[in-house]
Amino acid sequence: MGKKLYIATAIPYVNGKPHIGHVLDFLLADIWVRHQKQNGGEVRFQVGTDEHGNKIAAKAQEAGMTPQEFADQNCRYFKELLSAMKVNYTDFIRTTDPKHKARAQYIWRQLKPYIYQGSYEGWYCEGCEGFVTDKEAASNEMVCPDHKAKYQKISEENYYLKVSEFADQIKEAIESDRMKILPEFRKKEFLALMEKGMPDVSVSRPKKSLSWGIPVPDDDSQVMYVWMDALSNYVTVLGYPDDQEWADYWPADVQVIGKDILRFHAGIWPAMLLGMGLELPKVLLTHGHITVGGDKMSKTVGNVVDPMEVIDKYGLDAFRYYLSRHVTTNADGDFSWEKFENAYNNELVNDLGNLVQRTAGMINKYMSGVIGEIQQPEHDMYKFREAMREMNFSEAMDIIWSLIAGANGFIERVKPWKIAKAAAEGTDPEPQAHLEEVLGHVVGTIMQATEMLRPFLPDAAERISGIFGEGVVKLSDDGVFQKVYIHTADPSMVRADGVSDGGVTVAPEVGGESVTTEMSGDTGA
RNA sequence: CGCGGGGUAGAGCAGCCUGGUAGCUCGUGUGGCUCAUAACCACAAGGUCGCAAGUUCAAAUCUUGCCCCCGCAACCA
Repeated sequence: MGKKLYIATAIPYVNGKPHIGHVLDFLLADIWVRHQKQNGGEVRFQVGTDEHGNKIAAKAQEAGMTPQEFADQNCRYFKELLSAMKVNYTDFIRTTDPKHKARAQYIWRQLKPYIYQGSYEGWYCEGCEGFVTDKEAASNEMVCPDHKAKYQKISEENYYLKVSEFADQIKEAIESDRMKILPEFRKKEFLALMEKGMPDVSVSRPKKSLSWGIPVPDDDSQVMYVWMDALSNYVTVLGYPDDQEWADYWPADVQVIGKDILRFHAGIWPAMLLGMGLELPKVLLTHGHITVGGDKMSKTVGNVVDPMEVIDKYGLDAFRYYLSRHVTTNADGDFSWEKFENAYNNELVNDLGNLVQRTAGMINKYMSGVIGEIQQPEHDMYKFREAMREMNFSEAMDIIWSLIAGANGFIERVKPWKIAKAAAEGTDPEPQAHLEEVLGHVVGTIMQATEMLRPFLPDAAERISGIFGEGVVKLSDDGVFQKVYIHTADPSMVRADGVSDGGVTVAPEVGGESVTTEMSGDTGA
């Protein structure tokens, strides 16, 4: 075996509470980790929070806290989310951790041959105490919208990292897939970006304009800029350089990132690693963003979805299910409460939940709950393994669901209830054996699907294997999943006369309009 | 001519590399079934595959031009 597996996720900037966009990193990584462990792999799994920088300092001041208190608070929210999501991480790193700070400074010293002093010139707002890009300055017509003050062109001293020095090596690594960027089109996108050249990046700021950060070694007047600080976490969390164990895990097998930060992870981070003499990560898995009802999430629009709210209302399985199947791993995905609820009720509850329920019910009814010999199904696993290997999780889920649909279809064709009837009437010579074989086959398929599902829906997998795992069916009254109707109409509540007793008035004559309007108003989401 | 992605059924998407019967999920309709959580199964309707030209026996697929949408253009998960 040799090297142990290591997966790292981008560390979110804790200037606020987690929103639904943050969860993709965690979830994708968690699915991968659970899958690897299932196959006997030993995995180290890092998550963490990025806690330095002006934005946090400013937000803290607004809230009347110190930056550290503010970071502590938000960090707690992320930890709560991770635990609610049952993310199986092994390490949680915070960039304000003293060990991280010391190690980041070590890395800075190591990179000194590639660091030089320069000056940064840009548009500056005194109120914000920060620079804005030329584009932003132009779009605001040179006036800061928050402070109504004109931007000033000022320049300040800071340090630069010679990313350009490593451009050729980085390009080669990406082209040859030594550092593989997934999905493929992101790789092309980044290579195209590189064609325009890789400028050196500013990696420090004067202390007077950025106080909340890690001091630059040997220069009191400067503080490390976020990327230098934050990117270091992927190795400092392993103990680099003082804890020798780091070498068992680096290079990372996978780093999970959002599309917006690909350029830092594919450009600056490799430059740092090359400067340190370390290997590059093997895979950069780049996921898209989640839109809400087709729109970008934004606080001003007020469409930010709180993942905790989703988990509270629908349960963890529903949450993990939707994100892993309906938010395609590669592209942007859309979330809307209605879509989410439909997917949960129709696919998880009806397709899978009902399959489990009916199968268990028949075994109870026809075989006194005793499961016969479970048939090992011979479904071709090649496509599933391939999808998992490529981390195309939505594809893998589709394959699992075709198995579930197949089992439902099989039951429909063999009609176990008819066999049971034949048994009662004595028309089938071997009715009981036949029943046992048929239901054993269905249970076999369910069990196989359950194992495939385990990395995605650990709770559901546990419950389902609990029902069939012991030779005797153990069926609880309320089933594997319960339906939820918050954002869509409950069909059992709507009667033929068009009146529902769920509080929503359905007016068939006047037009469907009123229904949808009431529904969405009612939810308050 | 900045770079990249996309335009395929009412919605969301796959197929394109490697040309050969246009497919999946949801929704809609009809029928079937009664083991099951108003579930499940089968069938059907619904497509000028953005537009135009070219290559070819054959184009959603390859080539060229054009139109439209969306990202990115160095620090937004």
